[in-house]
Amino acid sequence: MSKEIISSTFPSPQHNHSECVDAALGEAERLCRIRDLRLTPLRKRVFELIWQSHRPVTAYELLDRLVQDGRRAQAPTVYRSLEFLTECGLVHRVESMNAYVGCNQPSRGHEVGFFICEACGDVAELADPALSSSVTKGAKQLGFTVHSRLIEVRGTCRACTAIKTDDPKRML
Amino acid sequence: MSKEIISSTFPSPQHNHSECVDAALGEAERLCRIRDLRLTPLRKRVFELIWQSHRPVTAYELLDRLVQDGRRAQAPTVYRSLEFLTECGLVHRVESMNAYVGCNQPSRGHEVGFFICEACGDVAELADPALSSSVTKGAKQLGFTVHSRLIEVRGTCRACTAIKTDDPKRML
DNA sequence: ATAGTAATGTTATAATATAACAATTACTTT
DNA sequence: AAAGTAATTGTTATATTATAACATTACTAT
Repeated sequence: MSKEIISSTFPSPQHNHSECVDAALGEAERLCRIRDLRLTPLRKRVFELIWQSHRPVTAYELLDRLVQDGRRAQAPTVYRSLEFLTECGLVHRVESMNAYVGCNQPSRGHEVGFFICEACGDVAELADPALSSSVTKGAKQLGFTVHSRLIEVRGTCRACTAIKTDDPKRML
Repeated sequence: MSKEIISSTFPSPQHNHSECVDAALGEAERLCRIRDLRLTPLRKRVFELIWQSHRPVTAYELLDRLVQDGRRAQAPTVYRSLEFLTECGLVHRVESMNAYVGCNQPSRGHEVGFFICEACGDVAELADPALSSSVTKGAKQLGFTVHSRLIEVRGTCRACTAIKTDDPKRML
């Protein structure tokens, strides 16, 4: 079995987002069951809130929403949930934004890169072995042993490019 | 002329660091002269402080040192100098550390990746066209237009690997 | 039921970063 | 040299992001 490029692609503007949420939640519950991790109501709620969009969300935005829920949450509540979720691989931290986004393929390895659309804010995740191996090659030149990689690419996604170029076929 | 891999490599533990500082300062002054940018005493001092090592330094560490110098500096002083220096390309921000490190090749483009040694904290910069093009290829799959790339790799540099493996030839 | 562990609540504070406006310095034009 | 302008720096205040420390609650296994 050859190595595979796994990409979350950008969601189309018309996609049915509740399907994303359902899939993510189902997968999270399955993973936590298998690994004997505790997806408590709080953690689950934070996870749902993160999945309300494909845009990274900050800890304090999450906190606001928890408070709107009626919880008496404080910053540590959120950060602890985020720590749990990122350690499980259910959520990724986007370093260049101090923000968090749901992971699309939590059961796979996490040699991923993020593609962040500066127009709509959505993020796509790409696990491309070629990319990883380029990093490894660079490391080899330096005699450097790689522990982890962080790749965050900024630009414009297909849909937003289409809008900017006034493609008459596209409606948003 | 073919594209070239430009790497700062990790400094050897024995290297004469004042040569690094002198080279960086000379280059900075040259660049600012050419581009008609103002490397004021404050900016120059911040630049020197950043170059006191190959480890990224935080804004508040710089602030402390400015105060030790006898200046009555405040946070905005530092952040403004950092903004100037990063915009010129004389300094890079390491996103995963909220810290700043001197650029080794400020007159070149900045499609660089950082290799951060978790043992000694030193950072090497690598401008590898293969790495950039992997990112571009990934982007193409997504229909994504790249504006900028952020690559930060964590691991262990050659010297620190040697120490850990108890290479008897190495002394630090 | 109870001891032990994990999770969450709570308070306080640390660390990182910027906004807004004042004062100073440097650069131009005369 | 003086006046006018723009750039830089000073200063105060505050926003944003994150964690430490300890109390309480909930779950787990005997």
